[in-house]
Amino acid sequence: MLPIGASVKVKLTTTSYVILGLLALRPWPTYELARQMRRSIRYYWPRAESNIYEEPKKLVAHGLATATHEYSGRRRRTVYAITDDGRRRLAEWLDEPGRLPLVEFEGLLKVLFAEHGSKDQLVASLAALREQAAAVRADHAALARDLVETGGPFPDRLHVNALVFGFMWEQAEALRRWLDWAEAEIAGWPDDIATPPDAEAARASMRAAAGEAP
Amino acid sequence: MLPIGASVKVKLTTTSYVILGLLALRPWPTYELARQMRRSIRYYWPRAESNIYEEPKKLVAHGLATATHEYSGRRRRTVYAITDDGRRRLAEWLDEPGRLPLVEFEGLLKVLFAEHGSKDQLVASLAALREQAAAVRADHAALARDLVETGGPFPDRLHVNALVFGFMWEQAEALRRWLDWAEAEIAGWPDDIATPPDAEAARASMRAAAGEAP
DNA sequence: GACAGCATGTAATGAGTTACATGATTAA
DNA sequence: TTAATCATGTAACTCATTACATGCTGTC
Repeated sequence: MLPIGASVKVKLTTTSYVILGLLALRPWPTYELARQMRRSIRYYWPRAESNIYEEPKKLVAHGLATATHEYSGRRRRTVYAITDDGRRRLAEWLDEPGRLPLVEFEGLLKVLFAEHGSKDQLVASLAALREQAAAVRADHAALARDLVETGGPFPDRLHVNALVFGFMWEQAEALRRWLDWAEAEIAGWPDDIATPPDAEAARASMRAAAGEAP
Repeated sequence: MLPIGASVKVKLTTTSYVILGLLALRPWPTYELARQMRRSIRYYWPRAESNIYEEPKKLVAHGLATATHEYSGRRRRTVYAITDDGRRRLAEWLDEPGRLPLVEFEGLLKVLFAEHGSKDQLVASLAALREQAAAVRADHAALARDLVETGGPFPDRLHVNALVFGFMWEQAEALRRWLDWAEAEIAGWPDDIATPPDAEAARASMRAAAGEAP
């Protein structure tokens, strides 16, 4: 039983806090929020754009943001801004410890079960990953160039953005290193990948995988 | 309109394929499937255990697996096995290109928005991440030791497992490197983290983040 | 004046999670 | 013999996605 007038503090999703965090910088129209996500945030917090259009409504419903409407022709756009309550919630969230990266790697599952297919399939699978990884890397590099040269949309925040970018880059590099190593390993396998090269070689790979130091 | 008797090929989730892949190795009771996921797969395909109990039922419903029931006392356990149709579906899946790693890093969002809190919060946040990362690393190391010494539950698959483990390890190392770097960077920041150290220093960090070579 | 692409959403659906429940086994 | 932990599930819910729809803007 809550006292009358007590506001129930609803649980927010992490995505809500992302929006809140952006709104704490300045007011944004929804499309700009979505664009900001596309620019870099999606690499560590990927969400469908439709979600980005939905979330701010919840913030408004709970008094954490306000919505104002503008018109361009007959078309309406909504601009959101953070409230004081919103800032408070954001600060509270920052007070809780963060969670580790969560990784979902479908491509790796295809490696894990490669023996149920052919070696060609495995090689092709890794080649496809390499290509996608190159595209991501190019995107990262373009972002880095922009940040170094112009400072990005918030030049005062460059020091923070550098930290975040550092993670993205480290991540991309780790993937590249792994692809290089994995492709080299597989090159030494026989055509029938279900039969191991030999037990000692496999053990050696395993030690190499753990950086020789487990 | 489908011809009579044509079986509709329902779409499977990636998690379905994970189960199928395990069943292709040998029949498993559900709990063992869950255990296998906990052992290592969760680091690149994390799923709630309840999900692992549900998925195989779908496979059975679609003729891709069979279920047999055993009893220990009054308690029932279900053992699943793959069918020929199941093997076929698995091979087809292996033929499609894999997707890149998808990363969700809540902790990094707290870095991104750190300026809306205090420097102490940020430092504490990173310290918490470091602690969790150490636990993961220890878990990985134990797994590596087991694989090297005993070959694991499927010694013939050690060469494949080495590839997969290589990714996990690379991932953990990337995180550790980033944490080291980030903590060192932040140590140089003023107490009021909203004001940058100075623009040139931030630019230098940014270049360092991109490995000096963008 | 047509087409491509950017901008701005809504609705339906579904995969996966949280929370719960209960039986068996082991350690104290 | 109690408590803890392992083993085996089910039900309800929700976050997020896919798919769709439509207006505006620049360009050929």
